[in-house]
Amino acid sequence: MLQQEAASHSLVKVEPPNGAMDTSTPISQKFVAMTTPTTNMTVPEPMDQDVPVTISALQACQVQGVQQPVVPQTVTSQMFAGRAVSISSLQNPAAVLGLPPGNTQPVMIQQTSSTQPVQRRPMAQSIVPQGNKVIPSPSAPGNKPMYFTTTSSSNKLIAISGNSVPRFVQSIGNLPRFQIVPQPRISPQTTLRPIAPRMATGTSTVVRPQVTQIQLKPANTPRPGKQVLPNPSQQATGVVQQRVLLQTHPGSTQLRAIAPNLGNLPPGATIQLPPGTIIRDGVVYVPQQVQTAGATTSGVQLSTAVQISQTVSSTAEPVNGVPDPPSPTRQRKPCNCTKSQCLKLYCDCFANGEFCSNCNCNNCSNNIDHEKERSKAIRACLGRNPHAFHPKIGKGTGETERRHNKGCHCKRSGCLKNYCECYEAKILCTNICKCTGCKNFEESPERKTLMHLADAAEVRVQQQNAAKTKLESQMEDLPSRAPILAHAGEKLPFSFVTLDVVEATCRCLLVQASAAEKKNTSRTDIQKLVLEEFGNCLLKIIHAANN
DNA sequence: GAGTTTGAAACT
DNA sequence: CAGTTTCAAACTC
Repeated sequence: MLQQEAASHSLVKVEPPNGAMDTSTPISQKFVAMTTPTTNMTVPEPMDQDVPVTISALQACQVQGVQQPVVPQTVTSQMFAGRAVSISSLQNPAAVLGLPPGNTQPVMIQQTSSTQPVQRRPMAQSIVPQGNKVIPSPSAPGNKPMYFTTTSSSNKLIAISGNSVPRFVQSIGNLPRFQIVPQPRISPQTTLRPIAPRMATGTSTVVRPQVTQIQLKPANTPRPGKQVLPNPSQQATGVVQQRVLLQTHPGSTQLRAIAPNLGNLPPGATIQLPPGTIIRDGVVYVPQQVQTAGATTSGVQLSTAVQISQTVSSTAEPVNGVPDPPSPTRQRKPCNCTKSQCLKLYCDCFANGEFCSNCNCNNCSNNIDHEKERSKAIRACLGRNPHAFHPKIGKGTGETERRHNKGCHCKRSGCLKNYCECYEAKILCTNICKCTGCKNFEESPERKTLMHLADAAEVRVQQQNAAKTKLESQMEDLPSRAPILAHAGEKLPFSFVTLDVVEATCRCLLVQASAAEKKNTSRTDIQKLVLEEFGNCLLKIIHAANN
């Protein structure tokens, strides 16, 4: 599994935000950058110990406008290109790695903490196929292509000469800045084989846990969105679906899609994942680009999931790898969980198979930083209820298009408040429901009244919005308008009551008042005179306007 | 915004 | 499976 990560991604080590590093990874494993392929690749069988290092504490991060699926990580400092580079956040690791501008491939970051000197030594040839081609950036000395890899034993970056001939081992500190290019040796097949939860020995192991989450677009993904879409209206709003859950059964070869509705995958199915896919702790991350290309499977349409996602997110697909700005139609409802750590089905995000994002929750573990707990929680939920992540609203039989799969159990709400899951989903209660005093049936007068009220309210809102839009439009047009004639052909006031006219009118009124004051005219008479003068002014203005 | 009500989920 | 508790959302004031 980790080989896949190493083989398919640029890697640099990162310290998780909470500081909980995976201690299984040697700290001197400094590095680093591995191939981000442009072609599919085959996940190799486990090889000898000189395969790419075990990478831990991997965190997806953002590269030049690529949507970041997790919170920004904090990297302490790392030795790079012979100097210490302090990075407070990884907003732009591409700059550090020398990735070409506009790169949209995912980059994984690993923390580097060791500065121990590196000895040059010959490298075993067997490592080469696992190596990753690196060429120095134009500014770097020696523009020869280089291959590099790391080993689990030495924990050092190993650089190889350009023609793949192993040559020496080099510390990252001695490497020039480099850019990452595809590893041409990697063949275009990645397979998922369902296996028992515990790592099988000597086999290709891709899906280790029982539950595997396919996240469809971390590479240049938009924000996480709805995963389970129980009704078409939600799809119509452009809600984004990103992940599906796949389940493997111990001792079985069945790989089953749990959510959303992918149906059962045939036993023994192998799933071809697209290039750029990584798998970590049972989570499979598929880059966004793949969706447009349409991943295929050997015998199984994992691409179904991809296509589903694409269909759903079609209104909000990022362009050129740049994430879209937040869209109101795509924003899911943030949760407010306080006690569940967002790892129970109380949490809507978790229940929908989503990571929490922009939520108001406390002590949240529903994120990539707590993937182990999260996976455990998912398994626990599935243990209690194998259908826990199935959509609650399914397709009904006959004339009922949709219905609640489990039915509600309301007692006090009459199933006419949003407490009721049926009512909330805008569907009628069915005979599956065990509700008391249900009023959510076709002929219910209470329901009809409520519907009418709701319709009326909706119409009012629409009318208000339309009026508001129209007014705003008129206001925008107002300053730029030339004198406009009304229907009858006369000029409209704003075309002739100019600032000059107003000033002149005021001056006339002041003169009139001042003259009256000098004559010791009473206050009341002054007001009359001013009003008369104002009338005269208006007549003059009207007269002028009509000429 | 605080407090109450509600029903699903979790637990026993 | 039934009863109870926990939880977060919906709702009310």
